[in-house]
Amino acid sequence: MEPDVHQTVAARLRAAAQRYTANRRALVEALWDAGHPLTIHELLAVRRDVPQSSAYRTLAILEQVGVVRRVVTNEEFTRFELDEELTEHHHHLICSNCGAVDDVSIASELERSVERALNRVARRTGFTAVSHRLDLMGTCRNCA
Amino acid sequence: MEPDVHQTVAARLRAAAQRYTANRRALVEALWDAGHPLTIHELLAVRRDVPQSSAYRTLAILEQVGVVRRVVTNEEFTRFELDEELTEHHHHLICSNCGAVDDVSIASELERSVERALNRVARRTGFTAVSHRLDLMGTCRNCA
DNA sequence: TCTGAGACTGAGACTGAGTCCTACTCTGAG
DNA sequence: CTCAGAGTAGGACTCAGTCTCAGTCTCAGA
Repeated sequence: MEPDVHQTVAARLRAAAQRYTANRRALVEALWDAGHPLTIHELLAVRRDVPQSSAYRTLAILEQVGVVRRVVTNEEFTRFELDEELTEHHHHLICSNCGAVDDVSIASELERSVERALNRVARRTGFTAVSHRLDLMGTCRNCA
Repeated sequence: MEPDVHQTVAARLRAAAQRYTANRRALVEALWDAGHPLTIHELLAVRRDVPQSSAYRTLAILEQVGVVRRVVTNEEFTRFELDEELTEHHHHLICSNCGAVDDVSIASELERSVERALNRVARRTGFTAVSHRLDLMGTCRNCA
């Protein structure tokens, strides 16, 4: 695990007068290790010591301080991943059959033109863009 | 309302041995009129004659036959819109403050390069892409 | 025009992901 | 050492969405 991730998280929590406790550390590490968005159930399966209510509370706090991001798919479960500032900008391959979600990147040049185009659209409609989400829906290798 | 939308919907339902009843027609029309994804509550507010359970059932059926698409945001409610084959390919501006969702299009040339790039990524990872989703998250004009 | 199969409906019971409450524990500044 | 307030566990609770079931409607065939 990258050495400075914990430091960054700790700093952001401190800035919000929050502590970086064992539970919070455990969830951050689980998300880092997975390398793709996890559901609460997957998280709890990996970290059996963390109770469900604490997991939800912790993720909500981590989301508030910008460490964790909510990833919604067409499944009924929310997934969570580390914010892109701790990992890197990426997109998702979402399997509409089994619900699996994988991370992928696209060429940075294309990324930039998408960004520019979206900012143009946003400006035209008076919308203040903060981020974008570009996901592929389809069938994963296992379900094919 | 475009004349052939009802015909297309009727045909798809018929192909699945389903009827195009008044309730189904009402919801399709409401979605068409809105021009952007609606929550169940918004739909029910527009069509007070349709009971909640029927609305959910109807939308599920319309989704199965490819007439309606589920749009998930970070809100806790699912939204529904007509499938792109009945309208046209578009993206969403999602306000993370009030939850409003608006439709927008981007230059078709950029659209094609995104499509190509995504297909390349998909092929490389053994993923069978069906569609993509490109949304802008931020703050809408009203909430700014 | 009748009739039966099965598509459709509405009301309300039910499910379960996610939230909230509360009593308790931990931590660190003073 | 102590105490304020941050953090925790777990169980009750909420409510969007699903399911069930008894009844209604439609239409093809007789």
